[in-house]
Amino acid sequence: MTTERISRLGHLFRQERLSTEVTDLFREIINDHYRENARILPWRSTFDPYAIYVSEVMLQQTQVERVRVKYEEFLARFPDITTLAGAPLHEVLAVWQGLGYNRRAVLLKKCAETLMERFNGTLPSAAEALETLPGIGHYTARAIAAFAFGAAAPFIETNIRTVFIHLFLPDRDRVHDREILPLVEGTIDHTDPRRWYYALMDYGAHLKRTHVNPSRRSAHHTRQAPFKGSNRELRSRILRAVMAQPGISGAGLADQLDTAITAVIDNLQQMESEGLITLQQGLCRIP
DNA sequence: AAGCCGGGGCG
DNA sequence: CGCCCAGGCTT
Repeated sequence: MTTERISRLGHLFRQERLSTEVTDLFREIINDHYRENARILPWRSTFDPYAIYVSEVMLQQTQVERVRVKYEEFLARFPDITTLAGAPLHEVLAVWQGLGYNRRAVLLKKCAETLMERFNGTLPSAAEALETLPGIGHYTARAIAAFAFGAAAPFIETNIRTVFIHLFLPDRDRVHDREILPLVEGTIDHTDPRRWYYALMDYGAHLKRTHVNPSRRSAHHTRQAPFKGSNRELRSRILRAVMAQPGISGAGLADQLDTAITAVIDNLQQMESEGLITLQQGLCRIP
């Protein structure tokens, strides 16, 4: 029974830390769950580093179910690095609309350009090299290395964090990632790192559905300010308005979109402080 | 370490 | 309405 194995794992870990027995039992629990509940996802059935890279960027702070559709649409329009690097930014942003965190789209294209200029139009396989690229941080670099190139370097994201906090640190609060990372590293199933990380993440996603989100007990857990009335809502609307303009394809404005939007917001708020307009619920209304 | 970078779906 | 999401970047 799984619940019995889980309580035994917690008990053993308190006594022996990552003993061979603990590690084996842990892998058994994760792999057994995956055997029955593996999620079938489009980016899991390819080894194309570019496609996997695109999926990883889309999945940053964005739920799997919302990425499914965009992933297909994006790859159909920008099937490879060369196409993406050569595409106008406004077209990339147009396809991105609805995913959020639009900066990801800007960095995605910038990264493609960098790959053309400095990496012969291909993604490097080493995490250390991937991490130097725009929009690719510690997690994404190692995820790409694992999923596209079979590397086993340890990494943490919200699902993995959830698994280790729930199974190994059930009665702890404010758990720091530096405490989790050695546990990730010490329990990696080296027979197939790609499959192992899929299994780990699927188990974490499962825990989030069946328990009060265990990652709330992470030291890094923060809740986001409300979207309504925020600068993010303003930015979103301004971007959509700018995108709707016929002449927006000009490279000059497109490349400085973020700067332009920030300047607009700053001006709006300045105007509000001068009493020229009122900003209400994130909307600009002329009195 | 803390804040900011969207948007949608779900309880 | 509050919550969260395969994080990254800046300060």
